[in-house]
Amino acid sequence: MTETANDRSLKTTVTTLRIVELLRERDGAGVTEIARELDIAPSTAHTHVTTLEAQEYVVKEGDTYHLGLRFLGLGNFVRTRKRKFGKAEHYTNVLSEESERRSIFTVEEHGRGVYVHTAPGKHGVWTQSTVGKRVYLHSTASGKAILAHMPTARVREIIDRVGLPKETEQTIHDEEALFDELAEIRERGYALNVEEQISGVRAVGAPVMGPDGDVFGALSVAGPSNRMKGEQFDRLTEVLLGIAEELELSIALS
Amino acid sequence: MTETANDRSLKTTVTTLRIVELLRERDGAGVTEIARELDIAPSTAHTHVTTLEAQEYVVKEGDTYHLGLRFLGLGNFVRTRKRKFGKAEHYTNVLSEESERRSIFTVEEHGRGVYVHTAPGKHGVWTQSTVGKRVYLHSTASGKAILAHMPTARVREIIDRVGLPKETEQTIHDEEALFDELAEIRERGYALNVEEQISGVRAVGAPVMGPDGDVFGALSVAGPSNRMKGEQFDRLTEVLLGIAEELELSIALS
DNA sequence: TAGTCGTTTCGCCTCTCCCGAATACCAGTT
DNA sequence: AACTGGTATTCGGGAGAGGCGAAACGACTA
Repeated sequence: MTETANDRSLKTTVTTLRIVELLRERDGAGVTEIARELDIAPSTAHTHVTTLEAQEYVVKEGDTYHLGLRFLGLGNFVRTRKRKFGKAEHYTNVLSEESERRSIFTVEEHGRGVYVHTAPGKHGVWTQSTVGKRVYLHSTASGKAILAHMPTARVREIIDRVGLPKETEQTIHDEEALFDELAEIRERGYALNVEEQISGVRAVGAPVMGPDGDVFGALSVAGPSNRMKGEQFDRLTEVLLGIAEELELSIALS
Repeated sequence: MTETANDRSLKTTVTTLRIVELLRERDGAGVTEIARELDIAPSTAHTHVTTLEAQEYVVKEGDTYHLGLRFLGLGNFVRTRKRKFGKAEHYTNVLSEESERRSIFTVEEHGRGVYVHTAPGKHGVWTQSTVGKRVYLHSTASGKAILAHMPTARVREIIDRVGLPKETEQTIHDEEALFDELAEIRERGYALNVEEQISGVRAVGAPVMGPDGDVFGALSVAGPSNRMKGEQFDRLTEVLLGIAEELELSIALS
């Protein structure tokens, strides 16, 4: 599951990247801390981190090293790389206003869902942005919407790669159950997430298809369970589907 | 001037990072192209790029490799890492509205200026975001505002490291001239950029000081030269200085 | 002043990364 | 179908680079 058995990956590069990841998680770290955490010699950690600093990917503040703003440029680049992403940003905002719920545009990469654009709901005081967050496809509304419109072979590949880990009691854990649900989603046109990722939170997701017929991503709205049911919910779904369609159209015309 | 001869930088890591940089510049590339450009063997380029792919930092589309969305998370992290950056974002937007000019919040890192937040002017159709862009400090309004409030020793360090390259005919190229201007900037409280970075573009920049007395960054507005002069310009400066002060206050109170 | 904990330097040994050659692949072209 | 030029990819071996450990250095405490 965690594989790196026989491949020819560059160990040096891998440790460098692990350090980058660690610096994000810890919001900066010292040499010893890095060494302890990654099980390498302090001197080794030191070499890596100074290399990163010389390349200006890391800044040193006192004795702790932090990720530098060079990543800002890279992040901004990948976000604006595809013109379609720009369209998606606009409609994510529209969706947030019309639904008054937290809205997200997600795409698939390496078998995971990645939040590309997010917009807070009216009530939302989401202090910290979740752009770039990676989630599982099988436990989120947008993720399931995406899976539902992928070739079955691809879905199986993804399951093999990342598995179907349980995040809450409601998370779909069984492959057959998942495929059944995906069929259902295809029929009705949207996907649900009933506390499958986070207890107390429900979401609705709609696929966004590209002009080639491949699924491009998904739009979703989320909120506390008690504000996501009944006729209120039906209205939400309608708004969501409408905007997803507008986005598809807008993409097709560009 | 260019490089660190005798240091113990990890060559493997450095080439990996050069590849990342190349993939951004070219917006994706194939193995041969990378090898040619960085003067390494194709097989080597291949190993690097597959390592990056295995770590999910790069995606393969056909036979070309692209930067992946993992950088989105890193970029978002560094942008939101400091609470102060959040404040700056708000006031950058306010500045853009009140000045009706393109507004930018810049901080210094590794002797360069980095755009952390940008907001388009009223007329601006800046299609592509310049967040994360790296500029010289000596040829920009915000940059000079920052330099003016740094310890002199630090300024000299920076000049030694990055030099004073000419970007237009107006760029300050001489160290003494620069120090004279910095003194002037300190006196009047704001910095000017009269077509020193881009011909036809002028800008005004104001420092944003932190509570500790260190300079935290700078706010600036920019526009075509003919819309940046006379009494119109005086009003701009006033607005700019006012908002910079508000930002300083807001930071001090948090 | 001694003691502790962290970072940084440096020489050495080994392991890994880089190269080159061979192979696989693909799309035109004859 | 065979040939061709252009790619990507695999793989073995040699040289050089990266990782380790020891020791020096520096900051802070008792």
